[in-house]
Amino acid sequence: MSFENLTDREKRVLQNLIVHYVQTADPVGSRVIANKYRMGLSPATIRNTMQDLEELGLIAQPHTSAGRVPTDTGYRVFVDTLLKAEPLTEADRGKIKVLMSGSKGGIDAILGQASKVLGEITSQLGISIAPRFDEGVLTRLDLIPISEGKILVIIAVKSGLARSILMEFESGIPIDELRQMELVLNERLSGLTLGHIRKTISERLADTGLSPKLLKLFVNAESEIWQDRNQSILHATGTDNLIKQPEFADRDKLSSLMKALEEKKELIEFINSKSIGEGIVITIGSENDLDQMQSCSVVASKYRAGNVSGTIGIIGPTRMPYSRLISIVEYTAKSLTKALSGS
Amino acid sequence: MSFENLTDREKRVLQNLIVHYVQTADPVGSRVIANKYRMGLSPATIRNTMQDLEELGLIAQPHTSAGRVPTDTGYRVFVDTLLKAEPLTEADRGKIKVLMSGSKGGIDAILGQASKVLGEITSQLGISIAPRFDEGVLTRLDLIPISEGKILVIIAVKSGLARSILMEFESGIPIDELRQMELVLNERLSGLTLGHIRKTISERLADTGLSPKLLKLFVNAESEIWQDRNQSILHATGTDNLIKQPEFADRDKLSSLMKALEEKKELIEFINSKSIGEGIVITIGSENDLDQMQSCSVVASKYRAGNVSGTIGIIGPTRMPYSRLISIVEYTAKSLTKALSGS
DNA sequence: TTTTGGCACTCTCAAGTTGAGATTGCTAAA
DNA sequence: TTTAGCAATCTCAACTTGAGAGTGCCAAAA
Repeated sequence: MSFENLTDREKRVLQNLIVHYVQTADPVGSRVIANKYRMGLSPATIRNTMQDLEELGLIAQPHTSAGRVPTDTGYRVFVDTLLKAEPLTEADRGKIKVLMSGSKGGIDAILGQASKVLGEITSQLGISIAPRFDEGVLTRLDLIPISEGKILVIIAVKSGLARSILMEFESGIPIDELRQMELVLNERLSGLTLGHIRKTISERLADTGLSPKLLKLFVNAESEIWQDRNQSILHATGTDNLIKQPEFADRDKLSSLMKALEEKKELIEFINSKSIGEGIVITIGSENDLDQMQSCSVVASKYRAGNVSGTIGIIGPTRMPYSRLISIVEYTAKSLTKALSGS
Repeated sequence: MSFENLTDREKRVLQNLIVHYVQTADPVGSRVIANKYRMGLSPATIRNTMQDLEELGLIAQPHTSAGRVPTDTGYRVFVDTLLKAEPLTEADRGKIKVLMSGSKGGIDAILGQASKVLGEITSQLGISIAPRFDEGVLTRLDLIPISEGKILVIIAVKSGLARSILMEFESGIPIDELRQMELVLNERLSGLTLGHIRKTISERLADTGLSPKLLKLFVNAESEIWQDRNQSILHATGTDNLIKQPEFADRDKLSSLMKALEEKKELIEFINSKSIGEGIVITIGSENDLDQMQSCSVVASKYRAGNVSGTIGIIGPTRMPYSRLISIVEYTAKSLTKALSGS
């Protein structure tokens, strides 16, 4: 399983092969590696090494008389052990700075902008996922009567997130009662995380003198108010980049990938499940749980907004310039954290 | 310019040709029309008629030995004068009902659901555009302190819309002052439309005893708070349907269309500019202002949410089953209006 | 023992060829 | 006014062909 015992030569061949393949998208032959990358060896020798690498499952031949292409495992080894961190170019850094600073008007707009920046700079699909509210600390809860039987619930969370939910009842509710409710809710709940609230809501509101009819809506732990499924927002920008990639020449493949992208819920769950710890997380091809993404890689990183955190990153074909992308995603995540936290 | 003086036969040929072409996507020959549609005429006669229609610019030949395909003008005549309203099937009506009723949790979620419904049922790209806030009546405005130098402004509008904007200052603001501000703003502004507020804000807040530093943010008519550019949200669902259409076999074309779809601002402006009056609006191929949409048609309709209104519809290749789509979009718009207004 | 040159072998891909099939426009007859 | 007949045109899929790329392996060289 471990590929630590690769010879130095094998490593260099793998590295050069991947670098070249990422650029050209064409299977790489022994001659190219021997000549273009000046390894001081003849193509024949390279060929022998390539045979070894193929036996190890790191590279593969599309057909007999073609060069080799990296396998998912090959990319994995490359990413884990061979990757040289490529520093961000001054140009890229500048672009990110400019584009990220120009975005105002609420976290949602900023996240949209972030995904756009990522998509544009990397020529991949840029994505951003809004923070999960579960860890968010409630700062204020508003109840706004809309019409007979409808109220708008607004939940504001520390660090500038807010979301609104439209609730319905059978019958109208006196405005006084609503005010009262609002007061009590704010009093008893603000300062707590939404996750915490969900678990303890029934106890916390047990002894209020409020109308049980109204109360029922909030006390229910299953109430939509305290859930954040349906609510984590996913932005994805740069599908046109994806379409241009040769790996998506197959329309069916492209179509099913796009469908998966629109099925946001699953995608969000998947990406969140991978991006647990700190730092960059890379998922390559068959490592992806989603069927439609078996030929894609994901480079993702967390960002913070106060004490909640979300994920941004890029999606593209497994053949992607990992080292460059890592720097970009990393830096963008940092910029985003900065833009969202109290600067 | 007017095609009212088409002979009866010409009309029938055009009609049958379009119906057949929409189904098959293949150029339609004289034989098919003569036989399959039992016009009681020989192919040769049909051919003569087709020549006339071609001279009128209603149909065209991709190449010498192919059948004919409708031109944009041909579709236009079809839509304007030949279309028979196709009643909604019970199945479609049922689907729309079920899918639309299952959506809760704020207007944004409902609109997302609407675009999804449209996309799925029509096998085209379903779109929905959130109402413009300009006409919306302010019900409540909240100022929520987030951190030193940041406040969250929440604007709730009659009928359940809300949006939040993150504002920044150089220096902190005492919480009392903020409360005061909130009070005054609500007192003086609620009940007015946002458009109205924007125009009259400076007079309305002239004589308050509030801190000018804070006031400045709100009084400025150009302030982000009163604008709704950047804010009209566009949902688009069903790109996978589009990809499958033969007219988007060309990757470049597809790619540039997708880019246009992501450039939401322009698209929103364009669609809003078309959909002015009541009822269904159809824009065919070259009638579209946007370059990337020259081979697309749009079927759109307004919906209302209280006293603001937005647009939903579908986008697809010009070769689309107009009559069916019209019924579906129409009905979905009605359902949406119902779901958003006080039921 | 490792590296290399040489060479037969395999496979792809683009270009060219061919023939069947579809459809037209036109003309002359019904 | 309509139709049958027919030559002409063009596409498309199937097939053929040859150049080119790359391999694997063997025997010679280092």
